[in-house]
Amino acid sequence: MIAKPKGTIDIKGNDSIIWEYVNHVISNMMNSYNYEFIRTPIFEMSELFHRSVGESSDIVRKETYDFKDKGDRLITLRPEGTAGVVRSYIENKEYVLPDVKKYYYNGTMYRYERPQSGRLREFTQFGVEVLGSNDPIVDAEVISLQYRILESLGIENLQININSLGNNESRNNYREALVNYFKPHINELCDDCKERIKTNPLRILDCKVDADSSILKNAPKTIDYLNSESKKRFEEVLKYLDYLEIDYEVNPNIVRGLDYYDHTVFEIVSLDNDDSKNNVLGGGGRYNKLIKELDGPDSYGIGFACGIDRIVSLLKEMELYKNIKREIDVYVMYVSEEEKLYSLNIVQNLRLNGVVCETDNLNKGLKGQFKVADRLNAKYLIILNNEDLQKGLVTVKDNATKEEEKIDIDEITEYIIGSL
RNA sequence: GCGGAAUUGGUGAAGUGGUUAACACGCCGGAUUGUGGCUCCGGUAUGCAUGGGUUCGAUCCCCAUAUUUCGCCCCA
Repeated sequence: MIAKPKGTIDIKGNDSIIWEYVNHVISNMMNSYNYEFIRTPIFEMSELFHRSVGESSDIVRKETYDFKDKGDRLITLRPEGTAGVVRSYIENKEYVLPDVKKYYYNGTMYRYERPQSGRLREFTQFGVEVLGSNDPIVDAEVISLQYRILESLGIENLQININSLGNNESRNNYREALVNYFKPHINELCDDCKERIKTNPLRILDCKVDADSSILKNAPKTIDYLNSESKKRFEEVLKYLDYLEIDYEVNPNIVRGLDYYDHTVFEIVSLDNDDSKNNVLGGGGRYNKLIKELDGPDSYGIGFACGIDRIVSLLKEMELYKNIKREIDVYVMYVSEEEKLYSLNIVQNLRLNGVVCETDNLNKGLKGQFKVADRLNAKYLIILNNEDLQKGLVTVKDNATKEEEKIDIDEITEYIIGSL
């Protein structure tokens, strides 16, 4: 037997109902906010991710699915959504138009990781990228959109953790200050932090081991290293969020792992989730440098991404979603060949009128068909028998009350629609 | 990349170094001649993740591998 590859899942049964619902909510909300669906390739040239996500990030260092195709091209399965969207924006020269481009995506991502709770090798993210504007109103819209989608799925106690890294200069100054600050104390920090000071010093700030140490608590804060313009910009973002009535907390330790971020960075967490490690449902930030770095014009971008797998597993724990079941409206039962022909017609008619309908596909006896109908959670049963059919009648049974009624065969679709 | 735990039918699982691997649910068939769900009867793993080893004998002990799961790193 061939099993599925490590770190992958089959989404089926009741789970797939929740997935379909989540996708439905996402696309509706995206539509209201006027975001255009974009579908970029699942694989891209490897160089794209090396240049965008950054060599220092673990995503590129050890987590990408890389391979050479038959034409000797270095290909990588996408580990995140932003790079592909930005690539497309540049490649298609969307920036020549004076408009802001607002994209949303929803698709599978691939990271070669050790699977564990809330973490898969193939997982699904949805997210947005807004390209071509640096106005803080866009930051606020992106953050609030993420918040409102999760909220409308019924997730409660959401909180945005937000921070600003400032522009390139602020970010570099801060990075330098951090390194200078930590260097004399490095032996007091954990082994991972000793490594981080070389690769990504900002990450020391959210180290779990040293979280309570006074060294970390007294570390320089990003906010203090913002130049006045960056600071003003950040304050505007916060002001707009206030007007949108979005709960946020300014958290100077939010740094995000991807190299391309500047200015606004944020994460969204569900405070209800017991599993504090996986309570980060999504995150994002502004990436004004990235477009130029990928050979585009000097432009602006901001986006967020959310993990649908994590959202669905959170939803599954909620009362609201616990009793979700796949069910059908009508099950049509027959035994003889002649009845079968009638069934064919009745079923098709119901289906074309939007009634979720099933009939016997296994040539079972009547008893077996009752069992199948129950397993499918059918609301109504239509039972065909030759005697009634000759009089133009069919039996309809309400499977909840067990009441039966004989209905004219020409009015059956109408009758069912009226009863549902 | 590093560390811990686990792996027995469709499902939940019990179990033992020695002939037929409990029990329950589910499923299939029958009692019930074309209106079921209750009840009763019968059937449902030629095999205990895979490959080696120890042993007269291994599902059970040992090793390796795979997968699952929980952590670290990192991230959604």
